[in-house]
Amino acid sequence: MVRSRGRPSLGRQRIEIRRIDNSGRRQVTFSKRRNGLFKKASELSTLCGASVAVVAFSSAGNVFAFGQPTVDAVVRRFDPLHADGADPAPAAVEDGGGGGDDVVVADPEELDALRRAEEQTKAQVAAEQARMRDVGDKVTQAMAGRPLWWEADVEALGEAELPEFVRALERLRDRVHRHASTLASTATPLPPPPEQEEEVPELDVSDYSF
Amino acid sequence: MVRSRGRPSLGRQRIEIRRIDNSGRRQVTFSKRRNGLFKKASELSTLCGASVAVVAFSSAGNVFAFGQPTVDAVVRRFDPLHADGADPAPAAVEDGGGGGDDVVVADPEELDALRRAEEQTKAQVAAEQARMRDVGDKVTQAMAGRPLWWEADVEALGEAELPEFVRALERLRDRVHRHASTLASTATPLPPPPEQEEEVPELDVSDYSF
DNA sequence: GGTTCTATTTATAATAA
DNA sequence: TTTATTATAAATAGAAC
Repeated sequence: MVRSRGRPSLGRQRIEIRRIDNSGRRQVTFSKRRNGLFKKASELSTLCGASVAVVAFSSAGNVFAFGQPTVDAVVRRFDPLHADGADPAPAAVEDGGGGGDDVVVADPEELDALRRAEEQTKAQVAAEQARMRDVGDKVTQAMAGRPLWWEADVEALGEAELPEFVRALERLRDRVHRHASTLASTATPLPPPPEQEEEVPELDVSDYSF
Repeated sequence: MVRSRGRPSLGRQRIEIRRIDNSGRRQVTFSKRRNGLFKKASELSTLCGASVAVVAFSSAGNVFAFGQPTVDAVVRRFDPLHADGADPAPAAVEDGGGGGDDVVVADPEELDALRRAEEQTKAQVAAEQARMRDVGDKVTQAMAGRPLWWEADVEALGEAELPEFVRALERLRDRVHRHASTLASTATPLPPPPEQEEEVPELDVSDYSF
């Protein structure tokens, strides 16, 4: 009925991961992706026998949640994560993706047990650090041999460090360009046979402008 | 080698959504899907300006979490009473279907102090171990006295590594953006008026588009 | 515990109800 | 605010490091 004759739809279009301005589209997307997220969580739980909890507040303020076995059970198990303030954890670290996650919950009851557990963990850390210190320059050596040593833990950076980090990246970007130029002018055979136009750069300096 | 010449891979195969028996495959799947889940949560948050928290315990007992702005903030908002530690009225919610409303199911028999203490202690240990793993070399590296760990030695990279390095940088750039967003949205101390739709970040993400 | 590489299976952006 | 339709963009099962 009146499909004009062209394709009935352009199909899924690629979108940038940034706040959707259009209120209507944003709402529809939230509804769809929320269901998708819950489905994924459910599958992860079933497939891997994991306990998973997901809680989401829409910008409108509505709550939606999924939990296996229940949101509360999972949250409760996670909550005691951080002890008091007597001895603050080394640093709030990241694990997921873009979001941060650090908690500060006090519970006078189990302070002793927690403190003991923490002591144990800290001792472990200290020992590890001491060991690394002893290794000395070997550390640098090992780092250089690491496959992806440049995968920085961005989330560990705070607001104060981010700007500096960005500037460092810019310098890095420039050096990459220069180095790419050098390699390009030197000319060398190409090992991997490209098949698609998707990625697989061929050492063209223009390919390194990110 | 022995690629015979046929397809290098059968590609993704359809699987049933039920516990994966093979321990190895289950672990790999957990790792992959956990990352996928966090990514989805991050995107939902960014695209729709939603607050999302995801907590997952692997069958091995390791914890993994993602939160926007933080797991704790979302959880607290989800279950305010729990934060006070005053009255237990936990909610096992499961919405996302029809109504588009919120549900609350109470569980009267769940405040066993002793048992909770044990749970907490175990979770504490598990969480610390997970954290240790995540921070990994980053910590020891920092302790080894390396202020500018991100100053990569580009010249050390060869033609074969450069493309990979560039892709890594692109991923890094994206993470920086997401982190900047996180910091921006986290800039607010505490939201007194829990009703709004527009945000007013003090940290402009556009400052980090290099 | 994680990552890389393909070939497929899924999730969805656009639209219209 | 959730759902049905398409045509594509993404996620990921398997296998191997």
